Amino acid sequence: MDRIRTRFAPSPTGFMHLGVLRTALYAWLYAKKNDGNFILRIEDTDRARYVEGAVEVIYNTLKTCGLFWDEGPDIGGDYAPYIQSERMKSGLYMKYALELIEKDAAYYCFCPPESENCPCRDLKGEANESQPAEFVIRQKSPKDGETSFYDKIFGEITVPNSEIEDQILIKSDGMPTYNFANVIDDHTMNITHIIRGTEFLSSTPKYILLYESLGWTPPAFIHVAPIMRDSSHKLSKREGDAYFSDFTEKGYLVEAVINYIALLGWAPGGENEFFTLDELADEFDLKGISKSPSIFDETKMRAINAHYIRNLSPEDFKKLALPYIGEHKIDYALLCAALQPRAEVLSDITPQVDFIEKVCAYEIDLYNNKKMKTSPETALVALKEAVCTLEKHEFNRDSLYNAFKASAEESEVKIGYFLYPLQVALTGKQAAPGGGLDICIMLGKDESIKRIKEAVEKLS
RNA sequence: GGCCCGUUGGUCAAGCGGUUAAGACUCCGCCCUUUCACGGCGGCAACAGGGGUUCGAGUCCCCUACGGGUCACCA
Repeated sequence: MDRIRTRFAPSPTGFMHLGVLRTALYAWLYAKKNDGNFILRIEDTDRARYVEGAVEVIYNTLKTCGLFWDEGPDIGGDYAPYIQSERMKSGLYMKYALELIEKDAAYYCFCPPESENCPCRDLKGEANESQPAEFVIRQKSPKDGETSFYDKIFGEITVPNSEIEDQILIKSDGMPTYNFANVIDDHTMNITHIIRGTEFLSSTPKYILLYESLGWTPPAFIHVAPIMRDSSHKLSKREGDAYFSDFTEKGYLVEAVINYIALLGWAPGGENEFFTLDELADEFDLKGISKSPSIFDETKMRAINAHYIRNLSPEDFKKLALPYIGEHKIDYALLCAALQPRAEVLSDITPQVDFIEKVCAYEIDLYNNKKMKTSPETALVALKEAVCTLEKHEFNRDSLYNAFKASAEESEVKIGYFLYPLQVALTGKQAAPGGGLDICIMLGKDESIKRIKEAVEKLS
């Protein structure tokens, strides 16, 4: 059996849409799972839509995701070139278009765009002198009967030939259309499995007809349903985020994004839902791909991202968190340890560390806490005592904890009677990355005492 | 509109003729606890509707509804 070859054939139109990335991922996974090759091909037959730097975005995204290709424009391969505009230079597409005309499976059309009742279909042969110089080459599809093919996800699909129009193969600028170039490239590159979106499901019979006319065996088709923003709209840039870069910039981890989109439209065999790329490649199976569109849920992706963040080593987390924390005089090890379980995405960090430079502005009723049984009045007492405690005892967590604990027992209150007001005094926040004592240690003795004294003044 | 495809909790989804219809996220409750989280335990919540076939249907067939795709010299 031939080695499996899948391809990712994006158009360089700008950013990497998550849906497109997922298609690339599936193609990569299918190749790796079956010990095959993953080929990258750039489809740039539309000169008007060409975007500067877009090819680099494709390279970079694939690389950061770990989806390395075995053949491609930059690394070459046995079927080079891998950019359609380059491939066209050899006359590749025109050659096959002419072959189709030869076989009466295509014809020249001289009609202006959008004209109806084109008479060219019945004109045998080539352009003659009296015709306009501009022409296109159209596929000559049968009028009767039906065409069917087998999709590995959807099964047998049959379309009446009357629905298949004479699509353009070669445009008047001499470039092949996407559909035509696709067929020629996939065959000449020996692609065995085409993985793409369901938007191509109904045009696949046209492809089949082309393969048949050329006497080629069609590859296997695997159509994947789209990622939706809601039940009736595709995920798009129009409303909210849709590009891979949108999420990495927000502080999502690459591994988490890949893990999440792999699960959007595909279900693994077991109950586990956390996979590395390699584990995905082992698990990947076409059986798990769903036929219906999936709605993108950022809340779920956040949860997955949170799991990845929590599983980071303290060193890795610190490295990733630093840009979101900034430069401060604080115990970074303690801070990061507190932050790690509190960040679902990295950008959650920034609003949590705003108390470090200075206490956040707050109203004194923040000292009211039902559960801790505190109020501005009790806080004043507790904070005054806290200053003494900090000054009298060795400045470390255990010794201070024991001191506060002893005071609490003596006064027959919970330790929170002291520590909640301490937290408020030190941060000005109702919720902080760590309790009063933790923050105290992070900030250091002098800074803590200074802030508590300020709070005492505020309360007096 | 024609043609093609789809429809299990709010979301992702398992299921492949006989199940108390998994699991995850969300939400709620409890426990842990110096706040908030993390973690642990528990809970709410679904087979689009109608006909068949069958001893038996989420699973097979048909119809309806709803949703998506496609009908470009765009990819």
